[in-house]
Formats: sequence, C-alpha cells, structure tokens
Amino acid sequence: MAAIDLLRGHAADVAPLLLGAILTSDVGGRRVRLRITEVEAYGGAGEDPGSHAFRRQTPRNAAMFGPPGRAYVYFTYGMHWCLNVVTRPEGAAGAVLLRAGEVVEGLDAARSRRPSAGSDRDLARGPARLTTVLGVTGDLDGSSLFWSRGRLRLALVDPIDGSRMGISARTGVGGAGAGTPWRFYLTEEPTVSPYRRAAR
DNA sequence: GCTGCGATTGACT
DNA sequence: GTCAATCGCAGCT
Repeated sequence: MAAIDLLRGHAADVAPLLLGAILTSDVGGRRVRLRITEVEAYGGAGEDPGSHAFRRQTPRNAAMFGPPGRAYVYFTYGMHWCLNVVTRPEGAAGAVLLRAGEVVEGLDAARSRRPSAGSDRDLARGPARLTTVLGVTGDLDGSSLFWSRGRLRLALVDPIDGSRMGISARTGVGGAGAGTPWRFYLTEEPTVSPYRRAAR
C-alpha cells in the first residue's frame, strides 16, 4: 500500500503510524532529519472541539480540509509555528500535530537554529521547537510531504510495537476536547515533551 | 472596530 | 510553581 493511502484514515488511527517516521527538511539548503517520537490527532468540523477545524473552514485552517499527505502549518501565540500532517477520512478534515522528534541528521544545522537548547534531546522536544529546528514556517502550509523534490519529505516506517507506545490526553487542550486520549508517544524516549494540562 | 485568547516557550520566583 | 511575549483569528458590538 502506498504511504499516502495510509493517511486517508481518521487522524486518531493515522497518528500512531507516524511514530518513528522520518521527516527530512531541506529548507534553506541545509538538511535536518528527524525521527518522530510524539504526535497528537485532531478531528474534523463538528466532531472535535479541540481542533482548529471544529467550527468551519477558514483561510487559516484550509489545508486541514485539503488532500491528505500535505502539511498544515499554523502560527500561534504571535511567535510560534506548528506542523501537522493532513489526514482525511473521506469528506472530513483531520490532521496530526507533530509534537516532538529526535534529530538523527544535521545536528549542526539544528543546533544553530536553536542555540538556546540545553542539550541535543531538547532540540525538537516540543511542537514549536520542532519547526524551528527544521526551519519550517508558513510558506510550507499546504505543501505535499510526498513530493520527491519537496523541501519537507515524510517517510513512513513499519508500525512500531504497541508495547513501546504510550497514550494520553492531548497537551494544552482544554474544554470539551480535553478528555480525548489522542496523544501518542514512544515510551522511554527522552525527546518526548513533558505533558502539561491546559492553562486554567 | 474592539476584545479575548490560543494545539507554546523561555525566563524567572 | 508563575508570567510575559506577540499577533491573527473568531466572535461580538
């Protein structure tokens, strides 16, 4: 089965398949390669109160309503970019937020983009840190992750063993969507970000 | 047009 | 543990 066909399912079903996947960035002429260690699933309009797609399609979240296998990149808190992989159950929006990863190639480039990181395990330990290390910004919103000449490319791997996967509620999601256990991570991985409840 | 706040981070007590 | 930074979107007047 082609990789992109795996992404047509519901975000909560696709998310575990992205654990261990390799994401390659060639932004700015520098290559950084990352092994994904933590993800969160977000659903479609009317179904997931924690999702940007919950209310309706807008210019900002349009990529979530587009074809699967593309990037959804959004700007938040006035300073941070976050990267999602678009998935799509037929006729609905969905995306998987990439929350953390382990840099496996391009350590020098990664360190220069995040000089404040205390150690290599902190380079991509958090969704906005991950985009910083990869050089990802809004101009990649909507771009394909499966185009051989794209600046961002995703390579799936064999599904990881269930005993190495942890599941929890989503970080930073409050209100009606708070209880949904749609955060997936590799256990015993130091690059997984610390869980935080939604503020207040 | 105005206000509130967010799928966060880093600095600080 | 607390809090400010900083801006676009969403919702309301």
